[in-house]
Amino acid sequence: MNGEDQAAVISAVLAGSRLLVAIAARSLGAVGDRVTLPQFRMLVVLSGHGETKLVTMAELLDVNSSTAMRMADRLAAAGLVVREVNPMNRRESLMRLTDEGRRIVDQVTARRRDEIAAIVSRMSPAERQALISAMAAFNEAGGEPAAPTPEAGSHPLGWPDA
Amino acid sequence: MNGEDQAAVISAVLAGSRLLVAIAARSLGAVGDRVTLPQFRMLVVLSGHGETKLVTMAELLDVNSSTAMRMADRLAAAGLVVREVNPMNRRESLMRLTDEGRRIVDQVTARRRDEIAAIVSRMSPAERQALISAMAAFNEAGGEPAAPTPEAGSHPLGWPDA
DNA sequence: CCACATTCTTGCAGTATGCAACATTAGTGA
DNA sequence: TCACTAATGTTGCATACTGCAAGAATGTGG
Repeated sequence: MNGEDQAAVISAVLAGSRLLVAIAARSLGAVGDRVTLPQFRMLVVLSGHGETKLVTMAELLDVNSSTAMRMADRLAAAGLVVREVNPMNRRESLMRLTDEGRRIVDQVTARRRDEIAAIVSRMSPAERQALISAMAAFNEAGGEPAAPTPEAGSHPLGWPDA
Repeated sequence: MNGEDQAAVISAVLAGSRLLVAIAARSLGAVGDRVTLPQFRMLVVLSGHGETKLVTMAELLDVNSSTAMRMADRLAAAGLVVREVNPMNRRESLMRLTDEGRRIVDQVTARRRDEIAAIVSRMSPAERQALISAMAAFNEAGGEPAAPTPEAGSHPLGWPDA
């Protein structure tokens, strides 16, 4: 492999990484007063996963169950999620988004897509086409699924791109 | 603009964003026992910025000065940074990396570059070349500088890509 | 019924975060 | 020189995130 190509591509990817992370951080700013980043991640999981029990949520977020527990408590107190015992298994308590919680997820997701759209709209059609191919190849090489319709919450880890 | 292209490129970029964030998170795992993510961000800033006073650090990290204050305290207690009053201005106290602190930054940076390198090495030379161009165009359109040598800590916000 | 696993919950400790108040130091103008 | 203002660091207070460990409630298999 060409060493200069290697260095150039790593630099380019690192720079892109910084840009994307900054976008993700900004996109949360709109609701930053109402939810924290960890809380938003939980909302995203619920958005894509439907009713979820605590242990599953903790695994999806990669946090301790006690952490997920208290986050759920706070979101419930804020009226963004509701929790109720599973009638099928009284050990479990399922949580799901309220309308208000879903509104927040939609709001942030729309904002991030808008930001990305604004950037790619400043690229030429040829550049856009090249970006699709290049990112697809990169994602493929990175082991991520092609993600046919990567809507919010579809990621197994529940990362809201932040 | 072609609407399908638009949707495709946004999807591709979102997927790439998730992959890059996951890489950044993994790259910190190696030292996760010694420093937290916020602490690592502070180390990265010091790595690229040299001696830094508290208020400047708080601005670079986009946190309150009291938050930066206590983080600096903990890093100093851990032996990763040192703090001393600025002889030129006794109001200010400058902090800088110790050798141990710099070692941690280098370790994480190397790990992340290795992970990216591993991915791009699975791409064909043509794909690599296309990725360089496409990411450069994306970064350009996103307003980020071309970053001739984007080493750790060069980012003004001090984001360690996470 | 008993032993075991699963699930949720709570206690404890440490870290991150912001706001507000305060002390110290520097600069500035009368 | 003296007062006023600004910059800087520091601390108190409150809240949120985090993991570990222990316990309670529930289900499962024998």
